[in-house]
Amino acid sequence: MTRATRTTATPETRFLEDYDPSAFDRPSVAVDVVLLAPVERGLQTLLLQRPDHPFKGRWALPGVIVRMEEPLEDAADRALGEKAGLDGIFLEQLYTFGAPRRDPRMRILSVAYMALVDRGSCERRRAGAGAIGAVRVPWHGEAGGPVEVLDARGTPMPLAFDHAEILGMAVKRLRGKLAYTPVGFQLLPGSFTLRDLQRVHEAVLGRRLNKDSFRRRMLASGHLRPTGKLQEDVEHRPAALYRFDQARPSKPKA
Amino acid sequence: MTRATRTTATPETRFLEDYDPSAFDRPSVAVDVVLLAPVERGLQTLLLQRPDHPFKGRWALPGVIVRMEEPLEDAADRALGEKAGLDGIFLEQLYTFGAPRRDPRMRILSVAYMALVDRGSCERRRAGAGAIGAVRVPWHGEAGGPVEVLDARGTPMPLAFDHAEILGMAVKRLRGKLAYTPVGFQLLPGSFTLRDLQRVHEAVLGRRLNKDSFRRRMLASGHLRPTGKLQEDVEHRPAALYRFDQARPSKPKA
DNA sequence: AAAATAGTGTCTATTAGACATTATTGG
DNA sequence: CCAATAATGTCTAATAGACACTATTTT
Repeated sequence: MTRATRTTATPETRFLEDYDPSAFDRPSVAVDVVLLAPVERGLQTLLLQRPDHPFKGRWALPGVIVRMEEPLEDAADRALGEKAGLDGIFLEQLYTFGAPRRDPRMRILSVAYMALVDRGSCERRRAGAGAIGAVRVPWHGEAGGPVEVLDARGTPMPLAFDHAEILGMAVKRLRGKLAYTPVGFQLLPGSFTLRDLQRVHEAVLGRRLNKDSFRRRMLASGHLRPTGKLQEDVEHRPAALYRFDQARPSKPKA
Repeated sequence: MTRATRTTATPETRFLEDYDPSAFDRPSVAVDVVLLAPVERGLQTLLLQRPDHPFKGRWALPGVIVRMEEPLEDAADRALGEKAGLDGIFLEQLYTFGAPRRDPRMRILSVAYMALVDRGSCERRRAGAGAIGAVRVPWHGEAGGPVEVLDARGTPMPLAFDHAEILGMAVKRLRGKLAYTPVGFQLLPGSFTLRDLQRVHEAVLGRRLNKDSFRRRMLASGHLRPTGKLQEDVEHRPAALYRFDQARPSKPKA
């Protein structure tokens, strides 16, 4: 199917209810990616400084324009590959931001994706690709709203477009999913201790969790498979290492 | 800002990282709306029969092409207004469907919205506007996947495009949100009994709920304000009527 | 009084939080 | 042995499900 006839009248006659998109102006469609990784007591994200107008000098999420034959998730993959040298990362569609004036130049829809990686992978990204900032969440629980990002010195990194909203939506969604899906494991390397897992949950939720109850809950979830190995090079009793087990072979409810 | 220069070279020079959408072909952007209302022991939805190719004769969600200056949610509102004569309805963005070949004619992204109404409002829509079908969910819990729709005689209504997936996503999302947000009240008229509310929850979740525990949970939620009135014209003891109370003046956690 | 549903009280099982105790490693 | 953290056991509070019972309306 060629699309060369766009500037001429369409050959078919259609009913009113039918789509005839060639008769309309169209917004552009971009995909922007919120890359999140745990750090200390919170989350960090990848931002690129805009070299040009609009929002010159401000920080923006890595994004690309969606190609005509490209699935949305492939575009998100490509954004991470081109802008950060990261591949094969867990992605989930977040929300579509479509306010007519969100870009002052022209209308561009942004289909936002959330990408989750462990801290090591995030910091081993391609050299020179953007900058990592620490996410500061000015609200509690799942209230939602824009967030701030601070650089390594604690200086705010002003964000471009509505990207503070998009980032806020990612944090809100991640907090919500943490309780009832195994999404937290995407923020950890292949093997980890229960303490690591708890630190990740605390980083996402922005609050301390009860250790005992957390351990029980995680072990009962059926998502933890013991590797049989222990931590090494720690100056105290080493903890058991676990792997994420998607299979969920938990109790057959009998 | 005119877009008449699309077929000629763009006048500005930009950095590689910068968007230059006028240099790309663009997908069209539609908004499709999943209207849901409770019915008997399940959910019903509004569908329009396609009068023309592609998917001629199949049933489709009400949708419109997004106008150049129109916010996405306004487009969803417009779809409901134009196709069903319904106005001012609760809307929530669901997901964006963007597979390149989801429409065989050309690439059209669909930003899907979920619209929730009470049964009466749904059935009082503008006469002749589409048809109401009963949603049959072939999976349990929040497993997700496509759903089927049956007409009044129980005959399947074959769906167009990926609309069975979109509908399935709406049911899945609604089930998920029911537990921890007050979204269920959108499926009820202004005043209702606890039994009505329980029937709605059971219709959405597709399973029976414990009466006592449900009552306790709802009353403790802080979202129910007694009207002081009772049911009328019922052939048994009338139940107390409540209204939805967004304010949530619940316990100050002391 | 009978039928039907509304609404309350109480017991039990499950789960989360709190706290104490024991275990295992390095220095 | 000491310091540090891992891992386990037990008690308690909160909550959901189950069940029995009482209350209020129409016929």
